[in-house]
Amino acid sequence: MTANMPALDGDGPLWLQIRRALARPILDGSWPSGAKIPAETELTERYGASRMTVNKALHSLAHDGLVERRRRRGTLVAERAQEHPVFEIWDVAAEVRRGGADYGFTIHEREIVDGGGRHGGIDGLDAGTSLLWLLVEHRAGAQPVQLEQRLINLDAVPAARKEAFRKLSPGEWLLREVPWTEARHTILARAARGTTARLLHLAPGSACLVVERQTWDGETPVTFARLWHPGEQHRLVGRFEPRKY
Amino acid sequence: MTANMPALDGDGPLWLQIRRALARPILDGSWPSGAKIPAETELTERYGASRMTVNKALHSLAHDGLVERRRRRGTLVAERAQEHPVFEIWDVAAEVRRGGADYGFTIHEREIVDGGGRHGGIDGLDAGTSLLWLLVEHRAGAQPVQLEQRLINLDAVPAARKEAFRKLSPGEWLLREVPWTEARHTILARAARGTTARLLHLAPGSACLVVERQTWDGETPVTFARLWHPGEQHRLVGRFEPRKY
DNA sequence: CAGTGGTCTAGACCACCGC
DNA sequence: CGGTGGTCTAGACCACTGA
Repeated sequence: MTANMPALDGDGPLWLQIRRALARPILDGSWPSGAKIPAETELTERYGASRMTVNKALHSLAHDGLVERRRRRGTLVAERAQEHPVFEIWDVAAEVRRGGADYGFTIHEREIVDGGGRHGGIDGLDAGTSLLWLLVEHRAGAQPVQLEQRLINLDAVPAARKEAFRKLSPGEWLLREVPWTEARHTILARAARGTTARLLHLAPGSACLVVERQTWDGETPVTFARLWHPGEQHRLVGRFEPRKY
Repeated sequence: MTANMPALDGDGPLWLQIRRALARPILDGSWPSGAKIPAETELTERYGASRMTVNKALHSLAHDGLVERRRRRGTLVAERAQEHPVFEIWDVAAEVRRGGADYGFTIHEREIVDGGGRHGGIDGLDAGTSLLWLLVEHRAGAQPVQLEQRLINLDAVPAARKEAFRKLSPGEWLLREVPWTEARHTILARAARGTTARLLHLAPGSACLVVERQTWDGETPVTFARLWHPGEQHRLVGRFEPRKY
């Protein structure tokens, strides 16, 4: 491993560069669970940083569950390091593909609307703001796994107006193209009715797990998504430790 | 504020002591949102620690959303510092009381069972292990807000066998009495049927938000709880920032 | 422009635990 | 026993931003 250590990108604080350099191969699977990460002293030499700086990067990775650290044994890539925790942005396409199924999506509705219309608005925006409304069905093979109701703030993301979303779904496209600094998830249960039930192949009244996600870039709301999942199929998982107080 | 700064408890690493000393008045509300926390240099003197150590405590608090830090402005107690994030243990009793309502609970079933019975077992335990089964209704005023199906590992928590849960609900009692090192939440939607629907005052088939929580102390499973909430009433909220990679 | 946090260094001692 | 992470220090320079 020491032969081809990932390089720094020169962007931002040194400890974050080191964090990113180590996180990338962990998250994309190049370094499998249980793989040993070089000791602090070795990283110190490799990246020309002091031990405190290397320690801050590793401590941060451990705090977020990507690695486990034990004295003497060293720093190892954690089990479930690639798992999507509840409190992060995840994308259904990646989830389906990781499960080994074919991912596909269909855009059923696409429309420029304003925040006062029947699709509602985005929290924190005037009713007059131009929004792109999308209704997207996501499938694993032939099976619908998520129905996405999405609003995009066209003032914040003007490129979305002409984007065809041919290869990438709107969710993937936004994750890749649009910067964001904060997100909020609200999780609730609701019965599927009408179009929602029909597109998910559910009987009307079936329980769905609904995740509402709004993201901001600084103070500017970027996008709002309401993601419907058949309740019995979809589960969100979070692992955590006691608060340190 | 500087006059009556919270004292250290002398337990564990210095930076965690400082973290706890500052977290306590934030979480119990003594320091309201927006209150200013003394500057690093001042805490350095107050606690006789180096600036790096104080910085580590404050950085950790900021990472967990209890404070917000800006250059020049200083460190302020965060908005929503007392909010319950998705990925922590919360207790419905505290939630109801914070909302200003009267909290009450009723234990409808109580039984010593083994892991092979109709109530199921706890993940990671043999079918023969003795468990305490409880079915608990939680109310805000007269309104049921949560139905709790709970299993407690009596090998890990022998005191539960004779505990009457008179003043504290089982959830509160466990949080207070029993140490744990790891927890897992699984969130799903499910239709309420039979007893569940009846105790929650819902029509059969209504969508419920279900949180399953299992906790461990080291490698030992401690307790499993399945918490049912009327889907339209209960929401879980999580705020977060982009992954740093 | 001055106070605040952000970061970094070089070195130190200690605790744990696999070999 | 020795390698590893855990922690701590004293000091330094920089970046941001509100008064």
